[in-house]
Amino acid sequence: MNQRQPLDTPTTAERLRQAAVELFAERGYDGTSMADIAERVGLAKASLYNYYAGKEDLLVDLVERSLAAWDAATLPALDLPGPLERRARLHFRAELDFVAREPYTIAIVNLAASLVSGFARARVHELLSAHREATFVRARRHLAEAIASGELPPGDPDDLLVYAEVFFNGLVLSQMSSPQLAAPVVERLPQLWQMFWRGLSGRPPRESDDP
Amino acid sequence: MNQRQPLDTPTTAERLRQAAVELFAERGYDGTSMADIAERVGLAKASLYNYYAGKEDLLVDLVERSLAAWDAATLPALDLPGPLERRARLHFRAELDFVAREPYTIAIVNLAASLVSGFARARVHELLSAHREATFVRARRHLAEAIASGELPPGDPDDLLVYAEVFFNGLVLSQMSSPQLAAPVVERLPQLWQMFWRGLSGRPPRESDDP
DNA sequence: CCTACCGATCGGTAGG
DNA sequence: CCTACCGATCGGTAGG
Repeated sequence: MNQRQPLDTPTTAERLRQAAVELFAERGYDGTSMADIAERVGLAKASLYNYYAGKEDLLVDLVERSLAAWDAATLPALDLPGPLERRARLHFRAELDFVAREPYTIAIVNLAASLVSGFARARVHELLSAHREATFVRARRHLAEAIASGELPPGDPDDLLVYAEVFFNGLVLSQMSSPQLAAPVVERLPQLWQMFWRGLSGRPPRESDDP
Repeated sequence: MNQRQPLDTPTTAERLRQAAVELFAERGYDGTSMADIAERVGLAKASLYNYYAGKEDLLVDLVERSLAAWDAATLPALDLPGPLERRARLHFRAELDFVAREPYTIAIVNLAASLVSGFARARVHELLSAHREATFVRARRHLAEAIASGELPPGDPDDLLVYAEVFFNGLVLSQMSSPQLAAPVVERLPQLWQMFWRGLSGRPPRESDDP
């Protein structure tokens, strides 16, 4: 380990990214100037250009890191042993925990997804498309396996895939878009999951341990 | 009718709004200048200020009109006679049709919802909160009536409400965020609806006429 | 990592 | 509804 206390002394680049994430999430991309970021880091504006070639490069890097953090937090649950019902439930719970724990990280991705100008637009859309495609491939495989094992009824895995995508997207959106109204979502997780799984499988969840 | 051919000769104010909707949706709020809008309408920039006090006032008015158009397109289906399953299905179909027909109108609302600065922020959030609250009150009433009539099983209407909210939000989001990948959503509407309703009610839809 | 600076663009206004 | 204009701010660079 030749890193010098990464927890106590984050590098300047890391402090730069943290400041940028906070400011972009709070004020938007266009609403945040390079001068704002420099001030929060405690540098002169010109010094930022030693770390990133420009504002758009900075955003693209933040998006890449955000997607990686999302995957690291949510994917492991899917590869646990056991029935898909439990693995998907833990995955789904990990998504909500991540949204609650790092709302700014999610905000960066949403903000970048609706970016409309500059060369960063194309690059960001490549990242998001690739991420979405990987998510689909993974979900399709898990669903097909659950059908093969008899845990889910025979049928087209893509029907289930679209249903699950809609539900998961809607849930993250509901929790993001109105934190004060999202309390009902978190409080009703067991009931929500039961309805979701009943819609997906045609039967209630087999087991019912951790929520 | 003392209107002079509103279909053939839209007023200048209407052309201004149409231009603003298109530009905001295509380039974002900050990415669109008042000069851009003026150019598309065919006016000098200063002339825009005869119609709106400023750029933020313009956005707020566009949001109000967008929400009204959404309601006008999607609410009537809910007040039809017949079982909730059919009325909700037609409502849900009307939402998707509206998203497909007027994507820019939806984009305006999404864009305004993520606005972060200026006095327009507070005003827009008031509009969106009130709209969401009205939606909730209406949905809660319809669900409670369906429980009372025996169409839905006994239980807390708010469990069903949150499930439906998540599903409907997720569906609009899926169709908006990736039009090229949304084809599967529209193509699988009957299957999607069947799974949704099975999750909500615990049984398959009673009838199955129009999709 | 900083001081000093630049060209471009912005929303909005004066005055008619 | 227009011409002409303003102060402010932006991302980025020169040069060290």
